[in-house]
Amino acid sequence: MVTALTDETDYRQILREAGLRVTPQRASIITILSEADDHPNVEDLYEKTRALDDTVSVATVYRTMSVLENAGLVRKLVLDDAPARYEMMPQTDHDHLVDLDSGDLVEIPGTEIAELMSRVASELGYEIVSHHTVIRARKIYRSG
Amino acid sequence: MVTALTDETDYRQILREAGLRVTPQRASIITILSEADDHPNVEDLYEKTRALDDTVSVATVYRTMSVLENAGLVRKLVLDDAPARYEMMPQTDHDHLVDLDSGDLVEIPGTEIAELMSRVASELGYEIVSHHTVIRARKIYRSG
DNA sequence: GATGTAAATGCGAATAAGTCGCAAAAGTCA
DNA sequence: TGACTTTTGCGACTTATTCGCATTTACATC
Repeated sequence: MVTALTDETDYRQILREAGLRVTPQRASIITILSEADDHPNVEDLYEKTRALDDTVSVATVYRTMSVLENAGLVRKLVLDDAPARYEMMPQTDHDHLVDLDSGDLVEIPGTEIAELMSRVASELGYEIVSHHTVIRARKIYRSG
Repeated sequence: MVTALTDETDYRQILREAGLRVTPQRASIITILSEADDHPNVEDLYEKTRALDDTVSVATVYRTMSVLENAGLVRKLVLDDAPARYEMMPQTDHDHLVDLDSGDLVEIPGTEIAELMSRVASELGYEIVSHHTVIRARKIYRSG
């Protein structure tokens, strides 16, 4: 059985394998991000992390996100007119939909989108590195 | 036969129908954007427009893009770590692929992606407003 | 456990994209 | 033409993110 990437024990290995050091700041930030069920931005992460470890700075949150993104541990979600949000690299593939009325970021389960992207890219002679899909939509039949 | 949106005669009507004024600055900017075969960002647009009309300011390019986007005349492409780029709202639906080696923005023809997005959104009870898809990829079998 | 060294950190300053306030200019409608 | 409102240019501002640098710290080696 494969241990999930977000497991306490595991991120340390992943960091080391990527040639990165395991620092308390990184540990705190990863803990906070792993426990988040929304998709926090840097400010959110900074504030929540601070509550448990007041040695982290905003700059370190930025640097850590960048470093973890490169290591494949974290996914960055670039939205249109809001600061970037982050999530631990998901076990189950999914994309995102912004609910324009509530501002919520809804996860779209399934691999269909990713599969189409790969197919379409390869038809053009490309090998996909990542794809970034955000659907902006409104709920049908709203009661509000 | 329907006249293309980018036709000289037509953008004026569209502006008026949207309750917007037809100013020389808007005309110049639209001309430049219509003739561009790449996907210029605000800086590009500003410089090229200046060459033909030195009354435009950067602020006006920003405002014009925003106004035209709302009017449905222009599509904004939000990239990951580069300024936004723009294109006239395409006649033929397409999405975009960033060639990570050259930096080129390649158009992906076809409606497949858009169709999948609508389907997926409606399965979640949403009505799509727009979708934003950018594939980041590398050419297979490069000779360079 | 001490130690050398490169990586990581905090801090505040810097950057870059985009927005805003305001007074002047100019479309549009009658 | 005049009245009225939108749009413009300008420069100042905001906001997300990055950077420089001195200090600290992880970690491999002894």
